[in-house]
Amino acid sequence: MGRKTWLDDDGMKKGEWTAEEDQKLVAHIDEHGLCDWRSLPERAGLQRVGKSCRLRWLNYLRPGIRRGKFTPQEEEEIIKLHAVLGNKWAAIAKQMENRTDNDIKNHWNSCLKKRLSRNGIDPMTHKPIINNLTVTTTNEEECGSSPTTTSLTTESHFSSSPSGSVSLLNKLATGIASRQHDLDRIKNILLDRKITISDQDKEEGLRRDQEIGGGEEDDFLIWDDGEVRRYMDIDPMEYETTPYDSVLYESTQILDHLF
DNA sequence: AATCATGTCAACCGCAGTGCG
DNA sequence: CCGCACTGCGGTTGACATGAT
Repeated sequence: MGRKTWLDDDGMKKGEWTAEEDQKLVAHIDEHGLCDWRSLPERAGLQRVGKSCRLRWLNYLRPGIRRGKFTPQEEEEIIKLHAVLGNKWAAIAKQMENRTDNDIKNHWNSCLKKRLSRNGIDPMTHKPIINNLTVTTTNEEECGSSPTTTSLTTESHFSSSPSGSVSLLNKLATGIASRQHDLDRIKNILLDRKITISDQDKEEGLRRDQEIGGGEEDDFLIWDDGEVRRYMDIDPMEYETTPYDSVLYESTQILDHLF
């Protein structure tokens, strides 16, 4: 795997490393140790930039690196560490047994993040997504501490085919995030409590009210598709493909400024 | 068997932090 | 204090592998 090799404007080789290049790099570091990545390529007889050499060494050639499949124990550890450290891959890697930050990052992005989502866990906050959708806004510094939360009542957005309030929120969020609608218009929508509730949402709301013992402070904000389209002229194809979390995140940021 | 979608992972890019003259 | 060089980090890309249709 990897990228094909090519030469950049300065005549430096880029892309996949050959076995010969690996051998040259290892031999040079064995002999001279690690010092000054910038001048290393020339001294080692490599037509590479120092940055590329460093990356190759740290992520692949360095002794003791553990490669291949992650064990369930390792995965569990990554999840735990990520809950505390956030996307600080280098910090997470330091706590792991000879895994590189790149490896951990790749595994998280390609596998663990999706797995958590499937299991109803928000991969960013590590909090369970329950019926009451918790829209969480966090920044890196706050990771691991209590995040700022804004609650919008809806069903879990992880359902395979969002419907009712979920798709509605999706549409609204998309409209806001894409700046298609001026803020006054959006504000009007949010302040208008004229609600059209689907049967599914009625049941959901009823069930929630029973669970939490009444919902006076927890009014449902639900519109149906027609209601939203009238306000926002949203193309359904567009919102269907929008990554929900990022849209929602940005939407809540904007809403924070609004109210 | 062919095509398309999704997953994997090595490597690149851009930026922030740090040290030094 | 400022600017430059260097390092390290996190996000992203791109090519191949694998699975689904």
